[in-house]
Amino acid sequence: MKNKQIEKAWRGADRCKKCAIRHLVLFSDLDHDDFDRIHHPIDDIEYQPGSRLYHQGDEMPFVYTVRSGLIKLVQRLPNGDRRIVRLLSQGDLAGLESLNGQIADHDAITLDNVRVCRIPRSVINTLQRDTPNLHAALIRRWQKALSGADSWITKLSTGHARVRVARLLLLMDQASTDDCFFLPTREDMGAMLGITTESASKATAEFKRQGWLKPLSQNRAWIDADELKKQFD
Amino acid sequence: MKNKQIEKAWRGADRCKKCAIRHLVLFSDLDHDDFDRIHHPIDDIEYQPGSRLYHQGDEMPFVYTVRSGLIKLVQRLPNGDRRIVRLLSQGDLAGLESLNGQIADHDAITLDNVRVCRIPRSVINTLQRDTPNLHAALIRRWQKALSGADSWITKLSTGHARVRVARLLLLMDQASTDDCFFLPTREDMGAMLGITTESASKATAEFKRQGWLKPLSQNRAWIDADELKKQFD
DNA sequence: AACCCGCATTGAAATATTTCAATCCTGCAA
DNA sequence: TTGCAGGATTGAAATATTTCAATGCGGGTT
Repeated sequence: MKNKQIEKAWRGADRCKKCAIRHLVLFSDLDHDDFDRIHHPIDDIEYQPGSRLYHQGDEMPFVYTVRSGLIKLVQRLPNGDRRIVRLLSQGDLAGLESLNGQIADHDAITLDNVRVCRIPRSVINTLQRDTPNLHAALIRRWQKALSGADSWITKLSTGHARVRVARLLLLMDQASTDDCFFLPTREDMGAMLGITTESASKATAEFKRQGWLKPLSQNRAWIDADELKKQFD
Repeated sequence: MKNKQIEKAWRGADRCKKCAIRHLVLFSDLDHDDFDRIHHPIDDIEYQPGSRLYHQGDEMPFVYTVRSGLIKLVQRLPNGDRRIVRLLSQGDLAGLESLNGQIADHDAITLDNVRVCRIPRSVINTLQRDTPNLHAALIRRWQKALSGADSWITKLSTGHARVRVARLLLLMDQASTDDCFFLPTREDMGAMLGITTESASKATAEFKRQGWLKPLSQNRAWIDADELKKQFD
């Protein structure tokens, strides 16, 4: 099993002060002084594709902020069906439920190379007492996660298979800063859209034939967003 | 249009101190003194079935806590498709997004008779500065809304139409304190489950024929939960 | 270069859902 | 009581999706 963390280099809150994407991550609004209150280790960890940050049902001692890469949150039904309920990318929080002392609602699994900050729950709780700004940041994250969940339902669980795939591609294209984006496996597409792997494949293949989707190297791809929108919006 | 508020009787925070379901609503953890800081009117409002608390796209000066009844949150796609993304019941918060100054993400429409407390945004923001307990309460609500959204996806947007209807009935049965529960219209069922009105009707009708679902007076119904679970879990 | 492996693609038959139109109920109003 | 209106139900044909099995393809290995 090579799906494990490969790096655990930087420790401590000093790094946070200098973090290049601090404005995107949880501590954006903290004062410089606030960082000095952090005494527990905040680790910067890198995961290989397919790694698992935590399992559904686990106790959660950590919260994770995504620095780069994509993470899928997978939920299992008692009957064994799996469904991807959200994707997390730069700036998103994984393991929000830990802050209420709850067990994990999902499996959190990396799609590509992922770098996260792993923050002990105690750090958040301690800071929370003293820094109202952290509250605000937290609530923004929560709100973002929630509206993400809502639009997942309306956009990705509604309409014909072809439409859902188109919406997913458009969504992933938008989310990417690049002009290309990470193209999930057909199996993951199916789990996101509530359709079978084969249906996802058929739609994807048709888009390729039409020239609306062009796979690039590795798992990345480009889409003709305008054309896809025209066809399926 | 008789779908409008019919009562606006109680005003002010004094009522909150004595609220019978205070432990369920937003202000559960406030000190007795905290209430004295509330100077803006908190109104206790009752709505008829089918009333609209706010529209998707509206500015949101208020947050609502549900005292009784059911509210559907409906999201529209650009192409006009509608999807119910969540149901709110006693203790839930509607209009969470207002706390970040955002516009409404949904139409909020009552299903049956609904009573809410309407809280001006300014009240929350003022209290927030001084009372950490309110933060905790808010975050619990957010978390609850979020895990509700996730299980909506996995349970209600996955599997065959009959399975989804069964899960919806089980969910509504569980949520009810009573031994019967509010049975939505087939149209609303469809909008919740991502299927057509007719498909919802066909499944519902079959459950009735099997004796697993018994409609009672009005819009209420009883289910044989064990049997439904055995069949569809 | 030949081979494998894991995913992607494709086709055809079996199912499931949607569509559309007709009919049935039930509660309410006259 | 009768009639009406709005929702619920039903059936049959048209579509769409799933299922299952076969085949293709590309990257990495020997």
